[in-house]
Amino acid sequence: MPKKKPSPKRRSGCPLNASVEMLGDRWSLLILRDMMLRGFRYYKEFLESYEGIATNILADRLRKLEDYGIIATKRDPSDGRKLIYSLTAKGIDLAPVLTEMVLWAAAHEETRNPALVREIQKDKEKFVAAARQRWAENAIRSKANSTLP
Amino acid sequence: MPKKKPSPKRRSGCPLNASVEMLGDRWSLLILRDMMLRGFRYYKEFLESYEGIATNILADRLRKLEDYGIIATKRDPSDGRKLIYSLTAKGIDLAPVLTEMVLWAAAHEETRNPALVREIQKDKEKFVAAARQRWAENAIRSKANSTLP
DNA sequence: AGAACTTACTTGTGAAATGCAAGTGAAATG
DNA sequence: CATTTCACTTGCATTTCACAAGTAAGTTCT
Repeated sequence: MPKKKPSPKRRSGCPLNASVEMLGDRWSLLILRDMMLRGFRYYKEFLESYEGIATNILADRLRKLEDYGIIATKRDPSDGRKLIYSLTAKGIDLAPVLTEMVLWAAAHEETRNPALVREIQKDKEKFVAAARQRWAENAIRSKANSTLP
Repeated sequence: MPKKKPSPKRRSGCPLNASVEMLGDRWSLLILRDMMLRGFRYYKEFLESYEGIATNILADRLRKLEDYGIIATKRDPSDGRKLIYSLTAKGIDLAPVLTEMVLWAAAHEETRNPALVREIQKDKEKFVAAARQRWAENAIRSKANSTLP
């Protein structure tokens, strides 16, 4: 079921290298955080997210994430200008990576959002499961909406 | 005990953003992989690692990782030309991040090193514990060596 | 229907990061 | 003491990035 790409021109076959080639930049994981944790779906929401990504970079990253099969795109049925960006199964599977990165930074750096951190620390598995649950529900709703007359 | 930097000029206080600002590039995590999993300690080893990092980039990344407190540097007592790079506690704490990234890529991409992947899949916690164990033993040995007459 | 506005981009330009080749100085080796 | 090894640095071409401005398609207002 999960599509695996032969993926041309990779520097090495190491799985960590594959991850780094897809996600190793200063924006991709933040976009995925916004989708996963904040429920962002529209271009404009990402553009206005706190860290301030440039519009050309955002367009480029969304295109690459879609090429990698991490996110999917479709027209908003209720507003033809908008595109709805959503996580694929491959995308939501990054939840454990994001949570570990949050835990690591929280342990070793001075950061904000202690509520999020404490929730993850309390029960990591539960946090990931909840993220998956929200994603699954959203996928169902989204499917229902797309089949409206 | 863990030093937390006030860290000037960060784009946001989000812990994920902190991680991404330190590790979000195409090389840093590969260097850490080589230290953690392959036991690399010398500049030349990293230079000759499979993915082929350029020497100026390597020097830059090692300097930054040291600035962030993720790795530490000392002279090799048995050869004054060499520097020994080693993981700090903050560095070895990235083991869970690396393992999750390996698992994700292994699940969704075509990669090599199935032995490593299977070992991690078999028991994630155990794999991380073993990495920590190796690190702790190495730290003891290293300390002993540095106090030789 | 037409003007004004939104949305999701693209394009242009300068600055910064990257990749490659060559060079340097300190320390070890023969 | 000449040569080699090691950990870099320097110079330069290429790529990526950030910022500002513009554009086409679709929607809302009147």
